[in-house]
Amino acid sequence: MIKFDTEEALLKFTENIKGRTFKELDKLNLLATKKRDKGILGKIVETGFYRYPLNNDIEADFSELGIELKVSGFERTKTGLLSAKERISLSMIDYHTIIHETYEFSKFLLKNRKLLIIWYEYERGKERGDFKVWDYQLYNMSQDEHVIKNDFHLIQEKIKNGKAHLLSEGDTSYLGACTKGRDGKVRVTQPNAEEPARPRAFCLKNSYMRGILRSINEEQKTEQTTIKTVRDYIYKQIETYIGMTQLEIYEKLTNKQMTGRIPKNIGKMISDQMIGKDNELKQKHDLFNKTTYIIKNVPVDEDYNLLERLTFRNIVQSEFADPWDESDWKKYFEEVTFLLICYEGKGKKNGHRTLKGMKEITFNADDIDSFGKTYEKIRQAIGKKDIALLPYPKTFPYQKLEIAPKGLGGDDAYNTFFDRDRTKTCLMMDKDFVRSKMK
DNA sequence: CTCTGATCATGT
DNA sequence: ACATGATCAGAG
Repeated sequence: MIKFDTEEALLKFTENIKGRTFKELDKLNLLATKKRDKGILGKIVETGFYRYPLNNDIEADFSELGIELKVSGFERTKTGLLSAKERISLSMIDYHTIIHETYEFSKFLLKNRKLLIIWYEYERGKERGDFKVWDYQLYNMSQDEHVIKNDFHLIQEKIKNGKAHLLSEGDTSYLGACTKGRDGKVRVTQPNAEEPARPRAFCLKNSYMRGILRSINEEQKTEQTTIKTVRDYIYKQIETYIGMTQLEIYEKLTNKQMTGRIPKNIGKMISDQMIGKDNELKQKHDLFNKTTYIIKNVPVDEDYNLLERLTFRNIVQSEFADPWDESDWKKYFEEVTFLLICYEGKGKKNGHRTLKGMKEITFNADDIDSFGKTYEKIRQAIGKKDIALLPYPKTFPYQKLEIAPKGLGGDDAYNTFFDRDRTKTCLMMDKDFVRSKMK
């Protein structure tokens, strides 16, 4: 077993792992003996490369240096970008003890302040032993401390309030509370409520990991700002306009009068200026770098009930080649947070609704499953070349996502569905469902 | 009313 | 020239 006296020594040694496959590293032949072990790649690196004995100790892997080893996969997207394969799981959350811990001394931080992340490339269809390590990275949690600390406290508060069973990964920005256990049926007790809760562990969320991965060659910089959540950030941008109509805001922002017909996307024109365009958000604030945020503008009534469905971009048939579990749409919905800029004005014309506030929504496993049904119906329709099989509204119980037309005047959208790989249709999301997701 | 197929100004 | 983000408007 190798001891490292300094970080530099550890990193220098780790440099040699680049380019190695797990087969080459697997000195104890774990690939053959522990076929079903999900953590096997990590164990191979620990035992085969660093020559540590197998351990499940609470102490950090490189305890002298306070560094925990994590072996994590990435994929290359079609456009060549890197994307983290999974979230990184940290320590289990003990519902009974966490309520007495402070962040600074919590078990969570004790073990996870610094992570040595070994990045290997995951390739579908390839044997695990053939996956290759491409790079490594010493990640220091303090680089995003203010956000992570805030996330920690959000999770802790929920448990204190007897709501451990209501925890969800969507509650937080970077640090999540992800479910654990062999299947979805396992339950444990919680301190301040009778309700049993699913066991959970802290994790660094997938979208955050992607941000970490892409920053691999960038200098670490520490945030100075006091803004802790995207919610805070957006709210600061829109605050001064609350109560004004869309037209008033547009005119104030652009110093131009809106003449002629009011564009249907006036809300987006405003939010592009007030907050930034979706693909500019990354540059506006580091928070946007590590999670996918999409801003949507929606009309609501006085109780925030949506007046319209959420619409998405035009779909193309080739997007539906992969089964749901491997699809880009699934990844998108798992990862994305929608920021809904709400304009109140039931019965009012477009342009004359007033800015009311902002809501955030994310999707849980049930939602994702339901979206999958919609997705698979589109695949069936494509496979059988039968538009009758498309997921029109209300084609199955509790449907949350539906297909809808989206074209120019005169398009007979559904009937041109198979014409070429460009459809005049899109997905729309049920408004009552969206309302139920707002916090 | 609400639902759902149809439509449009703008951005790229 | 067409997709996007969103609303419109007729049907029921």
